[in-house]
Amino acid sequence: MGITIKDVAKRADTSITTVSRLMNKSGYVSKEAKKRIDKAIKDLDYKPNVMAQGLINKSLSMKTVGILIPDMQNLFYPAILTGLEDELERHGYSIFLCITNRGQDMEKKYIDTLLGKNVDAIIFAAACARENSADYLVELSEKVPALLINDYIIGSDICSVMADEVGGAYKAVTYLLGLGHTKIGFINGNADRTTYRQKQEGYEKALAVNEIKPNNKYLMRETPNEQGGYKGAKKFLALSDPPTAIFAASDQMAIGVIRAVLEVGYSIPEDFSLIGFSNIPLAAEVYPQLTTIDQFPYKTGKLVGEMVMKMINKEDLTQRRILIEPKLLIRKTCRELK
Amino acid sequence: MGITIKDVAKRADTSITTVSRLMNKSGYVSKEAKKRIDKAIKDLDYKPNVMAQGLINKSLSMKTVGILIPDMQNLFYPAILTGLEDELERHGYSIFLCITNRGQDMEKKYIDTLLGKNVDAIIFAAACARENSADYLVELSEKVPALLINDYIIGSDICSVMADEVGGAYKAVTYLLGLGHTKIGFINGNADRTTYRQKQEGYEKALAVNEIKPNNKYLMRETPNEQGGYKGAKKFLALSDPPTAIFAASDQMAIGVIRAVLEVGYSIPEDFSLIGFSNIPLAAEVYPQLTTIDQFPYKTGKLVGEMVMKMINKEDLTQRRILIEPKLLIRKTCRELK
DNA sequence: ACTTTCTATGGAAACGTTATCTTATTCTCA
DNA sequence: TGAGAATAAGATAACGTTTCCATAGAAAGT
Repeated sequence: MGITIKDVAKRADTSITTVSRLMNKSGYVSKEAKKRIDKAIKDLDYKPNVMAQGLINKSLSMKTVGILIPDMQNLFYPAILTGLEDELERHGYSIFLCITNRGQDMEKKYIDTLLGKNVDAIIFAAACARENSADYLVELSEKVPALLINDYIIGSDICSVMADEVGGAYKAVTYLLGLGHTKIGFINGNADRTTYRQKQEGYEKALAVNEIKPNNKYLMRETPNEQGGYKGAKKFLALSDPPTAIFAASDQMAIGVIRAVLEVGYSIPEDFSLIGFSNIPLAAEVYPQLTTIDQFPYKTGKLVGEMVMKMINKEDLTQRRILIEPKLLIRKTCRELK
Repeated sequence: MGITIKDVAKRADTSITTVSRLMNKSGYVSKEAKKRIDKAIKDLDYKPNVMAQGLINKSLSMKTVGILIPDMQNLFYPAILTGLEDELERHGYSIFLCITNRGQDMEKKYIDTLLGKNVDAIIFAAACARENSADYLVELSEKVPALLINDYIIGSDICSVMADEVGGAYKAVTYLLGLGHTKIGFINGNADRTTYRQKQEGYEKALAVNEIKPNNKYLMRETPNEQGGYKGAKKFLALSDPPTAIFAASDQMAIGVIRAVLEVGYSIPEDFSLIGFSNIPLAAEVYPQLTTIDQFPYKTGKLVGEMVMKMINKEDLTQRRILIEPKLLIRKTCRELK
């Protein structure tokens, strides 16, 4: 069936050792032998068996990294993936895609699968590293290069690339405040994820700096997708004293907010100001074009790729945690409060 | 470092052979031995080495399939990927993700990489199989199971899962026609891709049945994303006699249309009816909720997964081409023309 | 009671590669 | 003109599995 190194050796009238030596450029091979072997390889279209290579030399790279992503419906991840793939492809590395949204145990199962397939590194996208798996992750990171996106584990030095979400949320709310809004509704995600806890922190900090007391009725916790945004906005709209501006914890939530608001006949930004978070590619394309906090998802993916390559090649990391400074991106969903 | 079957055998006080037998449920193993081995496996957290397994089972299976996707910004693909991953994961298979949008040669390069990594099958998402690579694909499909999503190669029997796009487009336009629209603008993608050629065919067929001559000024060719939709709609809007309804070749184009129309102060569906194509998850979440042709992207991915598993396991395929019947999904962007 | 068949087990060969040893020839330079 | 490098190449032992073969006691059929 398959052409083996044995066939090549026989055809080139030499030993498998010599062929192997040539393939790996280890040790001496004469010019004549090289010529014969090269020809045989070409003639037979010989491709070394990766399994056998991986078996003998456990350190031999499959040139593959695995990435765990909670949910492809969250458009932050396709954007990350694009950046990551761009970078890894340059180095000849491939990506194993794992979607973990089907519960806790899935995560461990995927990690086992990846480990069994000898990946060179494992990347965890935000929300994959839950509280209860922190210890496991630390342990894992000793076996194989591991990297977190938009998350970190307290008290460990696991590598990560993350946006300064506290700062980002702070910028968003401060911008709204600067436009004269004081009743700022915040539709956040579940507090057990680092990203949402941090946004909360930034939100509260910005209010505190402006001496505004956070009001519980202006805080909603919803699933971090369009439906969550829609639901949260509906609740705000039902309030006797609704907020004049809404900060959504993700662009997709903001898109849900847009629908909720426009459906009942209000306008954005005339009646409500709205700001999202992340700057997924879609944010610039919906109506009205979404003012948001640019978290540079593509760049994040790219940086993750660079970092993971350094880890694989055991190069020195100048920093084990890269913090991306998010930027306010003003489009068309906010306006000054009269 | 790694726990091997040898360690398990030693700890369970039995032979390698017996452990292997238990793992593969081949041959006899006594209740007592099973108990001891199970415990040892658990205690040691033993994971069989895929390399060694792959080496001996000359199938060389890495339990991996590669998928080539032109562009992660096209939200049809994340949806497909979700369905595909759901199905493959059940069988313990992983996905190599390749994004090919960086030009022609990329495709071949990726295929070589995948082949070198011993994938069990290769899946091509629409638009990866260009005219000029048809021969190459046919040749490839003899070496490794290959499957096309939403595309096919004329005169070959390469497996594929595709929506009946002619029928889908026909339904869309017929629906618009039924609402009384006769001036139907069509924003299509590039004709060198099968999907767009077929939509064109359905569009023309529906017009023909209703004895309407296709009018070139109502046909735009744009890039198949929001910006393309936006541009196309702008051009329609600039016409002295603009269409009353717009059929966008993808939901994302339709989202661009929404922005173009709403930005200049018109309403949907009051001033323009709009229908999209695919029913990406987002379609139900934008304002106004998009009437579209449901192409069942998740189900497509799932079916692709099932089919590819059958191909890998060399099971009989009841059909080499699965045709998905798209369905009109009425939401809120179309209304009757007065 | 004596062959079959079933149950249960372990030894050893094989898979395709690389690494370690060993051997043999040819240079190099005191 | 030797002694030690440098060059060249092969035999063989790993790597961790599965599969084939051999063995043997127990159950079952005659």
